[in-house]
Amino acid sequence: MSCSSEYVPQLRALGYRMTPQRMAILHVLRHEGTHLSPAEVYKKALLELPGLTEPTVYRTLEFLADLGLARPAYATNGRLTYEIAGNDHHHLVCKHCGDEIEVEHTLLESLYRLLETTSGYRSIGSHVTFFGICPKCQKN
Amino acid sequence: MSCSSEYVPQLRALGYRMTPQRMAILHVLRHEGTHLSPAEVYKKALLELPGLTEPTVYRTLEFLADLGLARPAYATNGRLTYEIAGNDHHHLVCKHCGDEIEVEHTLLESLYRLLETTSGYRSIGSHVTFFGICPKCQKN
DNA sequence: GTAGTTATTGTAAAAACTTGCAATAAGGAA
DNA sequence: TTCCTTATTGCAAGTTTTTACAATAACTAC
Repeated sequence: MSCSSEYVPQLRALGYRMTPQRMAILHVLRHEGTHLSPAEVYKKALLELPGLTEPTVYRTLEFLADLGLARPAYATNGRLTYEIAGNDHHHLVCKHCGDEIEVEHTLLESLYRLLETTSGYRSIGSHVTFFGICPKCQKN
Repeated sequence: MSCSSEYVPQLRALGYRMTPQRMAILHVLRHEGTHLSPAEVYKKALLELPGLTEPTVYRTLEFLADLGLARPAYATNGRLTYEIAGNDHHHLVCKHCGDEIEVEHTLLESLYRLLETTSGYRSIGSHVTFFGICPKCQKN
């Protein structure tokens, strides 16, 4: 239960509070690792914290994403999913079968630099999902 | 009204049909140019074609996107929007004020090549939205 | 500890989006 | 033209996501 308390100082420093709801949701994200839909997070977190509601899950996931603790990503069906922020990577999803692989962030870094210098924008770097056809589907 | 009939052959060739609904929606997309939410498309297309329904708008937008005639893009609020497919470009959206600029596709091409060779995936290239902080917001 | 401030939650309802299925109508063939 | 096939639509209901606001509880200061 207290395994996510390491986030407390980070929240406090920004004027936010740690709550059982945030603990439970962070715990689910950390435990699962992969992309989770809000509904999946809700279902799993509800087991740890009966009484938790869906609006709280949606708000908390967005909150965690704003803080950079969770990373949002769009699934093949266009729906938003989340995963715990860890090693910085992106995704490449197969348009046919939905299989996905991770894309190292370093591959994108020079592109971001280029965009920054040509556009004047700063802090470019949010999570990006690419779509393509995976090797398996290329044979079918 | 017939200004979108140029799409007819392309639909036919794939076994699809041109309908007044698709005409109206294509017309709205072409006339507006910028990103439109499904609700906005519905409101505008309804004026051209009374009786049009929302499910049809959602289905048609997805259909046009699948065919490459419309390009989906995620707005700052995470909601899906569409624009008519024309010159191939991407978007860079300011996380603060929502302002956006276009990013030439050519900037991404070498990245796509790299992804293809390292991942084995093919046909990488769907539309990507980047987020950053625009020059104006950097001063505030 | 107790009290005060206010971030956060739950509730209830609305808005946005999706789905199944029967009815319609687009396009091909006679 | 008329008939036939089936892609596409509208309807109705469902699911997902968001919002407003009053109640709660996390943290601070005393």
